[in-house]
Amino acid sequence: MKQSHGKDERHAVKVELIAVVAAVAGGQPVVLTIGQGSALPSGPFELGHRSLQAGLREWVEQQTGHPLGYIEQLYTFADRDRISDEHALRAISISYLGLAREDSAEGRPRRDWGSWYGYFPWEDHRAAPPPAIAETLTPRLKNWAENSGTASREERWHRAALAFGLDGRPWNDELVLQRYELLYEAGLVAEALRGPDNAHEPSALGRKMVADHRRILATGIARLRTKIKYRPVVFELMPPFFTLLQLQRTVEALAGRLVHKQNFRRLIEQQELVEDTGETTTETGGRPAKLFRFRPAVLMERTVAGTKLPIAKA
Amino acid sequence: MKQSHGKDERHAVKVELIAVVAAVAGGQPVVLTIGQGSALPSGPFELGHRSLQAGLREWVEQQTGHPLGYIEQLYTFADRDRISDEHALRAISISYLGLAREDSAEGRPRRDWGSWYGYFPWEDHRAAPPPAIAETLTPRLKNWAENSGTASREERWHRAALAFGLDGRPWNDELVLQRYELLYEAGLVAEALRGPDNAHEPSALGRKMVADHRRILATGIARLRTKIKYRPVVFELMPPFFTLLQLQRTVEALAGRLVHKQNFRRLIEQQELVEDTGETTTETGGRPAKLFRFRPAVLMERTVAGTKLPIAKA
DNA sequence: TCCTATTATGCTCATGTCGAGTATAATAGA
DNA sequence: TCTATTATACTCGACATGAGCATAATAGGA
Repeated sequence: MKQSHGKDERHAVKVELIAVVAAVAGGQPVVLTIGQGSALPSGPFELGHRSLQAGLREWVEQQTGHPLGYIEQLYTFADRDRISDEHALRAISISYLGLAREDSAEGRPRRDWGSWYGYFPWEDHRAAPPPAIAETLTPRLKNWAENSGTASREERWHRAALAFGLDGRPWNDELVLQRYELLYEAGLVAEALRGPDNAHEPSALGRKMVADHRRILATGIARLRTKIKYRPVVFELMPPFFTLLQLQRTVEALAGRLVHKQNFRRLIEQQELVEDTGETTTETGGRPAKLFRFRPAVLMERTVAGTKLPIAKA
Repeated sequence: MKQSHGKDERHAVKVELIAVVAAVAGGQPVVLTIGQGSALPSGPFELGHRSLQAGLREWVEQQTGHPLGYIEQLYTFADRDRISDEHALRAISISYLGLAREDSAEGRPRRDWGSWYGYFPWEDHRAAPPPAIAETLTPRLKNWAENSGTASREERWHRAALAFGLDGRPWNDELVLQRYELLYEAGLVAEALRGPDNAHEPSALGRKMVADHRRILATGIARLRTKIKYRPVVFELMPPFFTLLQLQRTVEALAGRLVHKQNFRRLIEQQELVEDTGETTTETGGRPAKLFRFRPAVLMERTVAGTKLPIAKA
């Protein structure tokens, strides 16, 4: 408490609220956008807002018409490299992750929703490792590593190999942010370049977004991929009734990788996350599938989550 | 993008950086404080700061003399109930969690460090469930539940029982924030009352702190208790060489509960988190203990962390 | 010197969880 | 009736986990 904590304008900062709202529609993971997919919904935090969350909900609804359900705070960024001149206010972005159901994604013009993997083509490993990795990313990353001092050469390649699962290393779906930041650092994504604005060029390096929105999206995807593994959040994306395969497809869309069917069901059932509704549907193809419903009781139970330490007796 | 995104002062907000810096000294978990333990180190984010983290480091070092090592972002709060008048700037607090080693905690006047469990007496279950729970908290929470509409009575007691492990329910060390907020909601902690400032009253309800600092501390403790279970962060708190029991005591201090000794060692060893230094120490009492060192390689390896989904084959 | 308290470490055992895969059941449509 | 397709039930081995028993080294007395 040494220096002036006063309310003078030297400390005034502009605070922006920004939302990553995810859904799964038609088996594809999508994110709510504005400006033809070039930006995430966002707006300034204002005196009229009762809370950060309330302000965010207002902006998203105003800009996209979608009311928000589940949301959680994601991260707070100071604008990356935009060093402001003396008189400008500095900008802070407080980001949130929201989850929406497919039906709410359908009611509206499809243009509002952009596919995750349009922005991050290297992240979808469901069918197979995306060709973009072997054909485009690997050579460019190798090039980036080699065009550096002997000291950092090894280290750069090691980081790249770890992040992208090269040299036989395993693919880790959670490293979405690290991968994007690595590509940024290597000058491979459009946002890292100060060149012409070719926002719509479909490329192996993904669609670009305004300012640091794509980085924020990467943060949101990473968080969601991590979280579905230990909290029952997938259900925020599901309709009230669903088959186990539909649930599995949703998880796979988010994780960007396939899941072992029988073991997936075993996992869901042993954790008692769902309950049988008694009904079935034949709309899925072969043998009719049971329809399940999320067991809301787990929301309470799971608050009391699990530990990992070898706890001593009583 | 409907309304004015302009840089007018209507949107100017005061941003404060605030740190929860944890260490373990003499077997007790402590937090770096200022003002005789009444507040966490903090200060405004200023134009001169190169980044949020850099600003935080400056403030903490200036206010306490401690340079910071490991830090990670914790959460961003808008000030709870302090609804500002029209001309005042609204305040946002961006909080960080920092970890420090014991020696850095010792070099300085001890007054800078406050014991966690002075602020949260109900959180230390190492010796036994703290008497404060049965003697003070349970009756007051029961009272709080019963003095409410019949509709919310059950629900209030259920929440309390779940959070504090009452009615034979298990204790969950990670619910630090929920417990604090429940006590706040029930009007049981000093910060929730607008009465006289009895900051130093030692009580079953814990030492109070300025503004919402105690809530932020609770957030930090909760995060740390969660994180030690899946990332090797404890080592940020350890000296370069240590015995396995010292490591265990540190974990226990943070978790607020005892750990099964043999299984703890098995866990550490099978995960290859440490390596034998070849040396031993007799300073621990009985049979001499091997001295271990953190295996820095895991920092890289563990970036590639674990999944939980039943991944399909290749 | 031998006994005791104290801490360090090694091992076992029953139970669970997880990755992988085999086998069987119900449908629709050709 | 055959085939393609999806749903569901089980089995097996490898490995992780909770709980404890047993043994090894020290220091400090009796």
